Amino acid sequence: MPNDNTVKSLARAVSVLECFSQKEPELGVTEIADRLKMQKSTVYNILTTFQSLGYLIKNPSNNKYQLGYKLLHLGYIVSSNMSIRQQFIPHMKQIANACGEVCYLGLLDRMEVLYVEAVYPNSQIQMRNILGERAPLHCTGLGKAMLAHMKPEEIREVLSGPLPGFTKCTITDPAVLSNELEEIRNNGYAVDNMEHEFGIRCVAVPFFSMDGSVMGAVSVSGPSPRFDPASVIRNAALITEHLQGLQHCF
Amino acid sequence: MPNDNTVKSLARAVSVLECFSQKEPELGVTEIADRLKMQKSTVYNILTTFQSLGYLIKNPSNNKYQLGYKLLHLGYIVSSNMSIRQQFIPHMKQIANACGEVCYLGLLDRMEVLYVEAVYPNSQIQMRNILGERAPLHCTGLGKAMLAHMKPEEIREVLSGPLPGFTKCTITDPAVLSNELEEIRNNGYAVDNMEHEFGIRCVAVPFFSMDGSVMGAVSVSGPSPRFDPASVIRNAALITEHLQGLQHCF
DNA sequence: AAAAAATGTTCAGTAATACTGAACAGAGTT
DNA sequence: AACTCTGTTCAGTATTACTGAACATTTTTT
Repeated sequence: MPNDNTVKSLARAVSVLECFSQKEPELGVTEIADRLKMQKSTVYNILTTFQSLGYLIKNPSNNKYQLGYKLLHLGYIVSSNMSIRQQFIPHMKQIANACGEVCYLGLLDRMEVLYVEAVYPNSQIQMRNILGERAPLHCTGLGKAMLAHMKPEEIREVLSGPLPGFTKCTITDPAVLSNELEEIRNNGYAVDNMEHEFGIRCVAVPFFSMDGSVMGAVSVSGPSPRFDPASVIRNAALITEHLQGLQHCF
Repeated sequence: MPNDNTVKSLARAVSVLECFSQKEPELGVTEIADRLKMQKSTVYNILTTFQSLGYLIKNPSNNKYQLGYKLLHLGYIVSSNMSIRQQFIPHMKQIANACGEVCYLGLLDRMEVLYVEAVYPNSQIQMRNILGERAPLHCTGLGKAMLAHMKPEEIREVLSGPLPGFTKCTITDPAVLSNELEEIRNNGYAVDNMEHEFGIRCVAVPFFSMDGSVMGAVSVSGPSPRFDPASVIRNAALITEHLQGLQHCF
């Protein structure tokens, strides 16, 4: 290793930002320092800097920090350059209305599912903003649909990594998951049988970019009793049909 | 000034990220280095670091960079902790339907308008994601409604700064704008008379947090012919009425 | 096709600064 | 009032981020 020109202080600072999550939106100096095994004063300086730049907000009542609105703007720039979203939405509406379930669009990003859009049936206005949500590959319909078509070494990497269980249905055995991926490749669609959220089943179909690599997936998702074997097949066919009209775009 | 413990390399790195915009989503090393008057290799190292962290994506065909999907996730965390959005949406729907125009919600953030939501009339599904968009204070309805109620020294700061013209109607004279702010305070609402986008008029009403400081504003906006004096007053009253039902929340 | 210009990339050296670690301050609890 | 837990400050040094020139690669011009 001759030269590592990566800016390490920047990587550290970013790791501070990444401590914040939906579940822990507010964190203090010591909390972050302990978690990252960094010096308190180092974390303090980073937090202060981010705050002065608008990327963190300090709550004066308890001296804790949360992510700042400047991040919304950067996210906005990303989203306004995502043409794929606009292309998919009309199809997702049709899919959602045809089967009466919520339709999701996800992209493969850094070995995770990146949620891009959720469309609800009956032209109900979508209240929930899902763009930017993330989920693991091994226990979601979208994730498994994509994982099945990733490069063998990438699949191996995921299978060898930890496979955290979310429900009692989550597949945590690499061998079992590997078999399921084979089945997904044969079927052309993936089924999430309450593996991420208990009581929710999901059918997902992947789509590919021009170079043949998997790019993302579209799913429909709802209460498990509505997803009997027949409707699973029906929904998979429905999504596949719509994706065929889109394949030329990427 | 005894000690400035702000992390300067971090501020520099962030300034690199902030070069990217909706209009210039893709930038190269030299382009950024020139703009920020930084060394090429310094910028290169920063870009490489951000890329490895997923905050920038490198286009291999032209070696240019664009903002990465990781930023969507940070933005998502911010947005999912913004309860204000969910509180306002039902009222915005009613406002939009009652007057037949688009209804906007904006917050005051760092001397700019931060757009939070846009609701279209006739329960048309909103296609455009506006959360995170920004605009100046001096030439938008939302901005002027808020500016009028900011602290005198903050107002002076904005008035003394540059007031860039967007259309031929933009108020670029600080004295004229100052008078208009007085009028806005008297009326209780602000009117944007094609000052930001030509042909678009807008009526905006501010709202305040418990400590009495201005927090944001709600507006309706549409083609100028539909905004005659009578409907301006009617729309202002409509928004004001809905805001009264919300004031206790903040 | 060759030359020139512009862009991205690498790397050794040093100038800058980010981090350490201990002390202080302040809030909250016992 | 003592204690514990936070956040904050700061001088010193060890780290490392940046400089600047050279190289590589692509694009444009001649």
